[in-house]
Amino acid sequence: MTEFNSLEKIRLEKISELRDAGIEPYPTRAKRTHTAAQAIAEFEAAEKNASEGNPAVVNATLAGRIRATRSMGKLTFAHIEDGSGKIQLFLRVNEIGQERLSIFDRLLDIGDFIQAEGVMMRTRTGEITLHVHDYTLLAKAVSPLPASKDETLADGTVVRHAALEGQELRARQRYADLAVNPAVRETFRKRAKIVSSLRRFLDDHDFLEVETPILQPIYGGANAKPFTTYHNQLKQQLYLRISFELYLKRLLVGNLERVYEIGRDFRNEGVSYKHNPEFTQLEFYAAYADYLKVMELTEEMVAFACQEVNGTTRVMYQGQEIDFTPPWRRLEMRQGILDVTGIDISAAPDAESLAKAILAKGYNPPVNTTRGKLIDYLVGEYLEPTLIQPTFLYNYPRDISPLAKSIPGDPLTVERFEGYVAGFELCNAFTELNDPLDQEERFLQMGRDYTADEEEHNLLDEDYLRAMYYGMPPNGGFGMGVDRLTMLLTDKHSIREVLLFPHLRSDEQTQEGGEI
RNA sequence: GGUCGACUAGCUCAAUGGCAGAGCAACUGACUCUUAAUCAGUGGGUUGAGGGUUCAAGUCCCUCGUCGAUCACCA
Repeated sequence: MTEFNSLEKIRLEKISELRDAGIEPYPTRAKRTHTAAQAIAEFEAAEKNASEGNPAVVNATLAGRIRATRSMGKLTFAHIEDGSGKIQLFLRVNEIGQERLSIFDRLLDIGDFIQAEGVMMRTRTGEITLHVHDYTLLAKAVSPLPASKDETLADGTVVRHAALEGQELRARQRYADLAVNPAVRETFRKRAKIVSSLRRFLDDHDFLEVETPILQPIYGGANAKPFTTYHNQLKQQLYLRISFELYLKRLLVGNLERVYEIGRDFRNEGVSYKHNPEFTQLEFYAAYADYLKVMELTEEMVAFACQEVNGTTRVMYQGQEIDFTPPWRRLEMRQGILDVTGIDISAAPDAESLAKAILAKGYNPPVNTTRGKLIDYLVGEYLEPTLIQPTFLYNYPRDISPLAKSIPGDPLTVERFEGYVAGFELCNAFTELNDPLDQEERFLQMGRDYTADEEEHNLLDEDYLRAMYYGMPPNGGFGMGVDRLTMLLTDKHSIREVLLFPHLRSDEQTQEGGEI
């Protein structure tokens, strides 16, 4: 049972009072002829054509949410906000009568949805305003919206007072956050635009959008811990996917030459400002392409998304300008590590010799691990933070890349790159391994390497191998975190700011709602 | 998981260990061009939860919860 605070109880009483007065607080139908922005634009246009004795007349019915009211006895000003912005209402006893004005002043509140019809006008201070002849309550708000008021200073800047700023409340009650913070709505409009521009780019490059299973009997395609679930009737253990890779590459076996999927991945790991347990991934695979071709597609695609969303291929991110204009810098991993640490990984062909070289520099590498993980450590610790402008870091050690193809003549290195921007990983791609015998051996090797680390153990996907044995065209594959791209393009430091409903620990309210 | 910080009215924030406050929001009244409207008045609190020290705790100590920052983890 919902408990109400004193402010809410007052509003519940207002609902009864409205019903007693014959006013339905939640009518079924609404009407509107203009958005706020349309009404203002139309009135401005009409003013230009107006002349002496031929005034601008624009009739409009608007609908929106009350954001501020100023009652002056026989006059009331209010602002309502709809999807297009705010607009002022002007209600006067002359037109709507004492009783209707009094109901507006006494029984309507900030947060209520109303519709208002009237004639557009300009007030003495010049604000384009709807002179209301009649209004209708569309939906009464019981809980007060987190109050916030905008003050327009003399120089035109808008100062927001008492805005909803508590980060926890904003994330838990995103509906209230969205309702009172237009900038938050704008972020999510941008996010939608980013996703649609990625889709358009891939569609225009002959990619086919597909959907593959989220519930999988065997997880794979990435090194991450899965969420597990269970199908009762089939008595089957299932995993929520950690990547789309193995299913999308099955489709290449099926002669679908270019495929992509945008959807949710689930990883049962830590939560941080750049990790959410479920996140949106874009993966594509292109037959007859290699990782160099994928680099070109990547820089074009990201620059395209940036252009679509921000009107330019440059963006300010956390105080520094990022330039996505192709071509991006290409940095070979061996060279990059050599530049920042002075260690040449090609001179250390195994874990032992590499660990020795790292210790010789006075660093603290992880112990008892593989050569690949040592290289990963050097990259993560010393190289990544230096990669601010978009950079393709390429040529990775083979043993941390079980699905990538080796460079011809260099069995220790695979044709793989990661795209780094602002010091963090944006995307990951490689020339895909299409030799089934090699793939099977790599899976088995992974199994041996990680026997000690049960949780990171990759399951052997026999059906995927069976697909490969039918023959897979050479191809390049790509994966990118859409949330991270959105962070970059909207200048948000935390992934929570670009997720409508980020994962949060359950609070008291949600715990109460749970059935035991 | 470690470390540090935050949590006070619906919202944003104050309060040397000594009566828990302000602005906005709300309520009552005045006001026919206001715009953070103004003016007069009123109500509103288990100070995140629980324990402890003290004559006295929002404040000091302990435990817990949540959020944030950071580190670890994370292809």
